[in-house]
Amino acid sequence: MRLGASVSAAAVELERPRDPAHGDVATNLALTLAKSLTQKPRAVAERLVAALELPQGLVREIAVAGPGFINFFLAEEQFASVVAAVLAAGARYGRSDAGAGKPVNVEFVSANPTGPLHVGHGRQAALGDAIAALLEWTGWQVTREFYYNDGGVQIVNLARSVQARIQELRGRTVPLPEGGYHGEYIREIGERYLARHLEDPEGADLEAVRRFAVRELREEQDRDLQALGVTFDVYFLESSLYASSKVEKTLRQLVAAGHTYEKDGAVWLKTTDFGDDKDRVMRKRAEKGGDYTYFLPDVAYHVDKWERGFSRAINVQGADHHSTVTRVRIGLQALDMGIPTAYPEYVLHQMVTVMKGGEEMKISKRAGSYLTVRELVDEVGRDAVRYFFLMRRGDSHLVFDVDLAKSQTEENPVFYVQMAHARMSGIFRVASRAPDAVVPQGADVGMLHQPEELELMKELAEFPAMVAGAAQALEPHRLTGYLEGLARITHAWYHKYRVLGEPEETARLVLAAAVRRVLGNGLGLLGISAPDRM
RNA sequence: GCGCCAGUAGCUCAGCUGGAUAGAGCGUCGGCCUCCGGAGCCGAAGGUCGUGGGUUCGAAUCCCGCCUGGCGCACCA
Repeated sequence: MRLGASVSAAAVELERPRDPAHGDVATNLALTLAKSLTQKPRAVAERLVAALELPQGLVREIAVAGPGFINFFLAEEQFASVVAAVLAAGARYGRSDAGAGKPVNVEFVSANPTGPLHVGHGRQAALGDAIAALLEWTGWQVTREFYYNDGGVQIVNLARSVQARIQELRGRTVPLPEGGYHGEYIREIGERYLARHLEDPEGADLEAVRRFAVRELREEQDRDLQALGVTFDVYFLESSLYASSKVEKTLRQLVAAGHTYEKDGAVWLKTTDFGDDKDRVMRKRAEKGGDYTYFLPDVAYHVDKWERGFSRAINVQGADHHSTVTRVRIGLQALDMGIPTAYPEYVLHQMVTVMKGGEEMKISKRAGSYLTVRELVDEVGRDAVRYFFLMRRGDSHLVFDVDLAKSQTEENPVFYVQMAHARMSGIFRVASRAPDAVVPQGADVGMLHQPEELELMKELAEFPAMVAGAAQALEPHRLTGYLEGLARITHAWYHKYRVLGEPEETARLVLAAAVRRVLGNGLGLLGISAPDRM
């Protein structure tokens, strides 16, 4: 083409217009070229269209519209072909390989073993697991990792809290330590400790109490995660960083790199050299116990991730911990090890408010001051919990409507999407056919011309790009939004047309199988069941 | 005071990395309906995208100021 400007293929942006009247694919190429050509965008568009050579049978119509968009209307056969593609790929439809098998570490939940998981952890568990799954779907080799801060003062507080409850059980009233844990579960741990440690009837052995309490709570958290259906590949203990001297080694390296100093008996890292607003203490002065602040083991931990070969690491955290982001990154920079400045990546999520009967649910019987994940799962079920935690952007506060999550109506988005899947399955049940065994051969999908049918095909075609986009942006909520949209068209189609006993039966069965497949793949990716009947 | 996040329909929220007339669900209003599978279907009204500037062919989206709300600003994690 001679236009007086050079255009590389990569610079040509194609998009799917919102408005169907603007075609199936559109490009703004003429608008971006107009300036350098000093011509009107529409004129440029006309020349582009005139010069365009496209393969036969691909496009039905090309139009120049609006300020200078070029809109392409695809031939209907193009839509029909996607149905065959879905069925051929089956459970793999939607997968791609942008990650090329490279390793990525996704760290999430990472709760201290000091109590049951609360609803904020639940959001994080759903989010982290979905992000991990999205990365797997786009070709990354994912490790799901849980980091236990089992080394700090809060663990000592936990042990002392249990000791205090043990004293109470022995008939003595002892005040809880400052910063202690108040939940009913602390007393339960005390009871179990007494039952199993007959050699220590007073709970005098603080170290034994600590070990027991941590193990009990880790098991409890495991049960919480099981209730959500979330599993991890690696449980990383902060204490192991001390055992392997990696914390000390990191400190030595930071000192050697010249970004530290001593003041008031404490060791500081000059984080201000890297843009922080004040320097941070790495080792407390002797009067404060002389041990490390959380910050140094955090840095050591990420060095460890890097050295384990994770050139990419993603941390899912509550936004209340966002101040750690810059500090951990600065710590890694100060080591001068060639770790990228944006390592690790962070996905921060806002708080969760749980509403029931128009009132906020805050208090848990067992945990005391906060509502636990398990209580929520018991109340509304795993699928609804996962879906509701995923259907909003992490950046926005999440209002969890328990009544809606429990409702068996189409107002409930989980129910709505699952129902679409169940309806597609129902057709096959009535037809006594196995939906997975349906093959496109012999079915003329091209005979389906109803607007809902073409819309369904377009939507099915979008799925892989949508998954890829959600994975790249680390935004699972795009997938829930997509599924609701697909379910909407599915319901509309289902209500308006019959499948069985119609002349289009064979073709529609193939379409139904493809729709069912994509709904199932999407739900499965998010860890939500896709029932065949409800 | 400083930093991060948010502010879009009455409510809950999308808006695909700067595109065309800003969308969905619920709620409201007006009509249908009982069908492979359930309170289902169709349509309508409803917006100064917090606010004031700026950048450009074009801004909810990018930049600056301000307002409101949330979360942080420890020798706690």
